[in-house]
Amino acid sequence: MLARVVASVSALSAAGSLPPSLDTSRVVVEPPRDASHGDMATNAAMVLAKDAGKKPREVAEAIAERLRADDLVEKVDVAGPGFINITLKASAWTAALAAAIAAGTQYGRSQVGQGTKVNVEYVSANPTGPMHVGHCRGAVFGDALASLLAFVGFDVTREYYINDAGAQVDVLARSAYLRYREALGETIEIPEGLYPGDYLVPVGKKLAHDHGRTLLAQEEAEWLPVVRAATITMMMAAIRDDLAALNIDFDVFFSERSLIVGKSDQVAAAINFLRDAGHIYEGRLPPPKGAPVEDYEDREQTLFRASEFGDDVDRPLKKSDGAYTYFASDIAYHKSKVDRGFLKMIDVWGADHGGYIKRMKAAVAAISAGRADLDVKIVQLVKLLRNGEPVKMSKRSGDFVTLREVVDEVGRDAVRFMMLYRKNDAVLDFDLARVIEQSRDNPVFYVQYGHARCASIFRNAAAEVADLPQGAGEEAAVARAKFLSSASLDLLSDPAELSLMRRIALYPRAVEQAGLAHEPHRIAFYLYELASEFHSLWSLGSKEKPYLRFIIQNDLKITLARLALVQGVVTVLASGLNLLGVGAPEEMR
RNA sequence: GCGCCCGUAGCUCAGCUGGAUAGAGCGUUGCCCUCCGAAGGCAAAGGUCACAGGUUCGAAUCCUGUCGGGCGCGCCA
Repeated sequence: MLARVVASVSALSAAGSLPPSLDTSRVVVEPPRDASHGDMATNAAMVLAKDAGKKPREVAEAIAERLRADDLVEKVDVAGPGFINITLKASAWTAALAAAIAAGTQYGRSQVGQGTKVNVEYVSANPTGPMHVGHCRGAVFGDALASLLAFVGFDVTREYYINDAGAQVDVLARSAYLRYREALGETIEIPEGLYPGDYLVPVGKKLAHDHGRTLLAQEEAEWLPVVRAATITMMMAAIRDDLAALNIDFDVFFSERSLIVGKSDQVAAAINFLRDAGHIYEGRLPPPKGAPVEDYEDREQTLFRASEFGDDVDRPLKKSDGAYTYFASDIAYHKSKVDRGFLKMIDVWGADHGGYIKRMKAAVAAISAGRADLDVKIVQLVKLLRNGEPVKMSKRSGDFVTLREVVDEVGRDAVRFMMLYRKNDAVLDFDLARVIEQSRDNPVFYVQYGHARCASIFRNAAAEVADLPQGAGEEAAVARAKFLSSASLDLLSDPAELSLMRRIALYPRAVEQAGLAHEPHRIAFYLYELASEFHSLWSLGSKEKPYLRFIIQNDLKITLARLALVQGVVTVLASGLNLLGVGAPEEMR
């Protein structure tokens, strides 16, 4: 529709009614909030009036006149300060429904991404233990965002950064070594500062099985790399298992250690690269403000000029012992992304990393000479509740609610949907009792029920339409879509039906905007609204207006048309749920 | 002290990147079950969009300041 409005403007320019080459980039055509303002509204006249040197309403009338000639347009009104309200013919909506049914699982797919490579990095939990609930939100968010971006035409790589190089993995290795000695019969005591969790017991056993007693005789310098590598491998396997419970997988697991071992030190290379570009210097920083730092020592250090790229201060790259800072390897890591051809990167981080955004963006700008774009999505805290009461975590150190426990209790679908039913930067209350309730208060249930109810309608229709293809799965859906493609959609004329068709027609737009804004929650809300409208029509037929039932005995034509509408609903519900990674059930149990 | 995020109905939150009379759910109140799924539906009440300025045809949305809440604040990861 936007194209048509712009075309009208161009036509008017050509005809001399408007000045040539107006800037139409700010022209927006969108469905108005208030349905009484028609199906589409555009601000074109108000945006263009100034440049055109005319009154908005004058411009509006001229454009409106053009639009009235369009064959999809029922009527055009000019309202308020110069809005152009466009009411489309019912045929526009039935055409949209037919297109949705025909497209099936492809409905809503877009090419706005133009195949641009984008790297989505999420989870990246340290491989020092199993996943806990805190990781859950970022995992689901990143996964859904990646799916969404792929669906709108980006070339997406899902990536997990394994922090396997810092001091914490050495601590992990020492902890595992104790469990190894335990497995060989020693009585052990876990000192303060090591990981006490039971999850390392099987790791110790595995080490004992693989190495026998040979590691006992070795010096730490000798056994540590061996134990560390084995433990990290096992921890990552456990993490992948946990993620699999949420249906989350990655294209790339990128090891931090791989940056500094092997053929070349890529961290040094990245620093040299920045030094050559003039972004590195040796200098001093002012002491940190706020909470005093115990062993603060004013010293000369290697600094990155982050402040020249929008950060507050310059950032150190080397610790006092000469080792790289975490930030330094992060620079090298992001340089690797740029070198691998990603000019669009999205990092999903927890709320406690908020203070890190500016420096990382600064680094990416410096590393890519401004060519690459990094968007950091912060996922806020999840407050775990049960019936409104906070879930108590055990006070014993090292104990936490694991991701697996939550998924086992309420199911993958509930976890995924609820994690996405909120903006990523808002704190989320997750109530274990409420998310499995079967009621309207629970959006997961409500949306899935919508899908199940569609399936139920198809099953019930068998009595009236004997040859309607039955069954679940894509094959059945395609067969049904084909069967229903000849339905007389013009019989769908009730306001409730038109409204539902309109909602279906808006799906591609919702998907595209959610993708470009990096906001998967919009899909969740869209689905809730679609389900709500569908349930509403269903009960309308059930009660006040029996003639609106989907299945009308002895009237095949209207039944087929209604079934086609249901097919449109089920197509979009299935597509949207699939984007979110949530199941679309055939029936509720 | 500085930086980032947040402040919308009694509660939990949307608000389509600046549009028209700010929307849902819960809760409250009132209706609707002989009958295809009441695990539901319909309707009403409920708002100085924290506050004060500014930008413009037009602001919950953008800018500045104030107040309130959360997170972070050399070498931890």
